[in-house]
Amino acid sequence: MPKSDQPKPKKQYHHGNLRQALIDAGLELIAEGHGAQIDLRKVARKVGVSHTAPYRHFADRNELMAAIAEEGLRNLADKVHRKIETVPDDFLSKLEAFAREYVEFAIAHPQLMREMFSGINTDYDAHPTLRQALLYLFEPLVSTLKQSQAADEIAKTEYVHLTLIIWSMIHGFSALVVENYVIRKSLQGTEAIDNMVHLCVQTLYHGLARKDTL
Amino acid sequence: MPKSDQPKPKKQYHHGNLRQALIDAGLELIAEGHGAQIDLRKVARKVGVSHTAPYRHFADRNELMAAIAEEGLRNLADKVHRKIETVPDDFLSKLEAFAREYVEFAIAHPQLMREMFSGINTDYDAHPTLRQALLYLFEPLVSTLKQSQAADEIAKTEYVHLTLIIWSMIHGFSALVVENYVIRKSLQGTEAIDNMVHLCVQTLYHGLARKDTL
DNA sequence: ACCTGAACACCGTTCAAGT
DNA sequence: ACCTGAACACCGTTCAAGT
Repeated sequence: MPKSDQPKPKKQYHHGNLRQALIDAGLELIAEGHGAQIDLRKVARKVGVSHTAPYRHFADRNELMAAIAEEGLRNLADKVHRKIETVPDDFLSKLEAFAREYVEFAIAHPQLMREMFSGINTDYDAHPTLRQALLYLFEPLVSTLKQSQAADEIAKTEYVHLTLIIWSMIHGFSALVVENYVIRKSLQGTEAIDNMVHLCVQTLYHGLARKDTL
Repeated sequence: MPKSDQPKPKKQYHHGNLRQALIDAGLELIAEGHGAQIDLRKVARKVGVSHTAPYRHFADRNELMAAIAEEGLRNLADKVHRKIETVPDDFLSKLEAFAREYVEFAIAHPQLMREMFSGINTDYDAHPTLRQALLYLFEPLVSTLKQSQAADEIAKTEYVHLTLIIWSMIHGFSALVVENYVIRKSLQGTEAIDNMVHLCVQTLYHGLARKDTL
């Protein structure tokens, strides 16, 4: 980071929108894997402001983390949306696409994934846009679920419950790969991972495929 | 923890086995929910030693956390073992028992669960007993899996993979209930949770029930 | 051998003060 | 209105020294 080599005479940060700059810097720090934990002072340093400046834009560290998590969630959702539009319009294809994109994102951004779903401290009620980002992520899955139910392809169980079942499986697999050393090591290589994702999807598909209710 | 051949039963902490005392204190602090994050100095304070004393027994904070996680894992495994022995000897009953105990433990000890499976920093190779505790947890499930495979009840897929599929679903559901505000709030009450666990188990059961391979 | 106390380099957060 | 700098109460970790 050469400080004297500024591409443009970018105006002093003292003016630009520091809020977004802090979020971006946080995402970059997480991506660089620089340390497991992100801290306010490091983010501020990266942006080039004093370590107290963030307090003008975020009530505390948690608020900044929530904003970063939301941005991450949106990135994942965009990725899912982009992919799911390109696959054939049947439940299995959509489900598999959702699963693959989710797992791929988790593996590519383990630390971010952690932050996104370590929401013990995050009150979604206080962050309506965060909740909205979550709905946006599941929108394509919910849509294919309803379609398949109408076609008598899968169980008539409440779609919210079905979504949670699917999310549990995919999220659980992602979490174990990312968090658990044993699993992470035993599944070295994308081919082993792809195979497991396929097995999870097959289990979900056959487990949910019925004309009655679960 | 009965020590049959311990010469001196109880002395001041300055002599007793500080290692175990620190682990116990850590578990208590986590249980009390006193703050999300556990810290070394607080644990030492609770035991009544200086904040540098732990360094005689653990290389660093991570080592203490790993020891606490291991104890937690063993508690969960014991709970699972006790329960699973009391249910009928068929795959579905065993699977449901495993799932219920796992989820129940997660909800009862969210913070501990987090610590147990936030192993990004934990090198299982350096902690053989931790790995062993994990195998112990899955032993009853693996055993019923193999039995059911022999009886042509479920898919002939490698049992390690089947275990991971099941673990993913149950762990994922637990994680979402514990970590995600939206899910946590939407599943208030044990009856809603029980219902979801049942749906997850049904999906797994029907998804895995086949005579060939997945 | 096990433990303590001072010391160091960090954090998150607050507050008075600058521009 | 937005930002800075000093200040405070904390951590994790190291090290010389005590018992």
